[in-house]
Amino acid sequence: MTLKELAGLLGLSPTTVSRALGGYPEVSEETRRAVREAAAAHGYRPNRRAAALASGRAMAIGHVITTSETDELVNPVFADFLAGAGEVYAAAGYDMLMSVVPEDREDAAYAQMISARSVDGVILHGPRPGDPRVGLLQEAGLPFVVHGRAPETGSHDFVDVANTRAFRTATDHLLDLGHSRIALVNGPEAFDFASRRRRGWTEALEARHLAADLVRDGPMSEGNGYAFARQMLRDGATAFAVASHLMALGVRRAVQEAGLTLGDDVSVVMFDDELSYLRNDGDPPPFTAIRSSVRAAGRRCAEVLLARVAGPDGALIGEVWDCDLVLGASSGPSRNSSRRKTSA
Amino acid sequence: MTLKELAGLLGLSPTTVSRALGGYPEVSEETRRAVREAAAAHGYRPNRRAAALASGRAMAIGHVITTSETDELVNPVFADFLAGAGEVYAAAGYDMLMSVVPEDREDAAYAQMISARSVDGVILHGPRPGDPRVGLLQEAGLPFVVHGRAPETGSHDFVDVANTRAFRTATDHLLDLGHSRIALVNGPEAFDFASRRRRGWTEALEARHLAADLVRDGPMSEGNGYAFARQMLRDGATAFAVASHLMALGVRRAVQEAGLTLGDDVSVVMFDDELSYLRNDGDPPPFTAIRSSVRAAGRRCAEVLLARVAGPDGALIGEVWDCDLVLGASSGPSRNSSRRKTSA
DNA sequence: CTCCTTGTCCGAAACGCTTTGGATGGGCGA
DNA sequence: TCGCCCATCCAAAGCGTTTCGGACAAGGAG
Repeated sequence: MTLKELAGLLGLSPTTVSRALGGYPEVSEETRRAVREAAAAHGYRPNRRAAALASGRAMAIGHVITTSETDELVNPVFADFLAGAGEVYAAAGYDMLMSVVPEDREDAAYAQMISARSVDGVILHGPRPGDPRVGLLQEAGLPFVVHGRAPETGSHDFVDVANTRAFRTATDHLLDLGHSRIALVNGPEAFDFASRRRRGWTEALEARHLAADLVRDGPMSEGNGYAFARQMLRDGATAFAVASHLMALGVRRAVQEAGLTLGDDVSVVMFDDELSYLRNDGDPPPFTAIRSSVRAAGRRCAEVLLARVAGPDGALIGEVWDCDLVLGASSGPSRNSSRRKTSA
Repeated sequence: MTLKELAGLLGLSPTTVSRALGGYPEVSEETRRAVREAAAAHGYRPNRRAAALASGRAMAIGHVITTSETDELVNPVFADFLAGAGEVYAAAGYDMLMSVVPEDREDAAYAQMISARSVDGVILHGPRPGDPRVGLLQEAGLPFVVHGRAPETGSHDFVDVANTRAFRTATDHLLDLGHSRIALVNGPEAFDFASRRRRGWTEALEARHLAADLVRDGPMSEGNGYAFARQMLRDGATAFAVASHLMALGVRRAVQEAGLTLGDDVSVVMFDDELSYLRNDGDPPPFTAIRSSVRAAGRRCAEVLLARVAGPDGALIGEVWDCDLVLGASSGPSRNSSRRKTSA
């Protein structure tokens, strides 16, 4: 069933039918109703490919996700991010076009999306310093929003979480509990977000004239959480600021294996991406956490992008989202502090 | 830069240029080379929207993924599955169109994809008994492949893992180690794969005239793994067959909290979806596991679907993939068996 | 030398929609 | 009554490809 056929059935021109369905004003309400009914009755749905070609709008947003053998970090975040963005697209009638490529062909994937004109806009994940993709997109004039931040952010829209402040808060919380040997179990510091987290942790420690020396970073796996914590416990750590839920599970294992009790002998605060499959619920939740919703970030990125697609000349949007500290069972007053404070 | 412009530049007709680029035989090698060079020089890329409209092929495959608040199972599997499928699409020049919708609008999303003709084929996840989506797709004549199995499989292509056999193998392994109180920590049994896993576990136990009574099922979270195992340890379980890595982490925590040693006092075999961010490596790996690659499943589904898109009338493909048992540190000879065997 | 292939290439018609630029007729003010 | 405006509708021209049906010359068979 095509638009032309439907028009024939109704004794109208394709023009009028198209306008009636598209919500344009130059159609009488009566006609519009008749058209809508006929369309529903015959199960007519506009062919998006044709509409895209004629209108110049693809009604689709592109996402490039990379599959890397070594980097265990990206995947889990993507699922929830895409879920959030997808909700927004669906509500606005947009499709989501994904390009899944190995890391080394990422830039080519963006180039392809741009020149094939198969999307109206793009979301760019995890920008690197001096990212070539940004240049590509700006040259092509294709709207885009960056999820995360590169050092030179300023020429484009972006949405990010306040990583520095989050880890400042987490570390301050542990300091307030009386801890002084606070370790940082971090994600790979080549990533912007990880370096910001380290900065927050460092700031908090230095503000109290403590050394920021207990730190390890690497792919955010349970195994790394375990391995890092195990070593750091030997080095005298009594508290941990941890970059992800998965790593926190590893830290907990190390703590338990050492015969210590979480929230009593050792405190842990983790950054919680609130991945839906790794939820950290309960009352109190098992882990004290800095909560950030990747899903909400996905939603917000999509909203900003769609606004940019609708009106490319609006003011630049750069949002940095704060996160809340949610107290859980994994953090408590330092043992050392109560003992030593009296003796010191 | 359009095809027509490029043709003008070369002094050729659009027809010839299109054919030269498309690899059709009725173009001389000399012309073809000239066209290719000019296209590269001017950075020409065909407009996919126009090509799709003219050729009737969208060069895109649709995936519907659901975002459910309660179901914690689907998400993590999707990420890796999509990565696998995406590789295949990219290699074949196909795009991946995703529709992310709440569970209750899933069927509508399929209907939309079908009637908007924006894709050449669809992958259908986790079919339910008497799934309406199957009917929709068959009526519309849109090629599709099912990932997983519904009870009435037989009228369409599908790719699945041998869940029953996997858990039969896992349970047999534990039995061979001398365990007799073997618990099953399962995913929600409303899902086909979970009910098949239970069947495998049951078969193994009944073959040795043991009661298949130690079983709990629910969303595959770490918390559930912990809660289930904690209870089952009290009920006398000395070994566990576990439905996912995440649940296995929970089981391990329960075991450690009970002051027991994994692989010594208690044995665990888990089903490992090999999600890239939850990798289970090491030598020996920490967990004995039945290994199945979701990524490979994604790849295979995509291959089968593309074949079906190319030739809709080929023989039906139904593949059930076997999984290997990979020995790790979490399983070992039963203590009870060595003690009791001599006394019994 | 004619006729039929074969190898290359071209013109023009789709594909199904959007959109521009009228056309038509009724209602209004003067 | 005339002229103008507005509401409503339509015809036709694209959008950038693919593809069907030739056209034309060169070469081989008869």
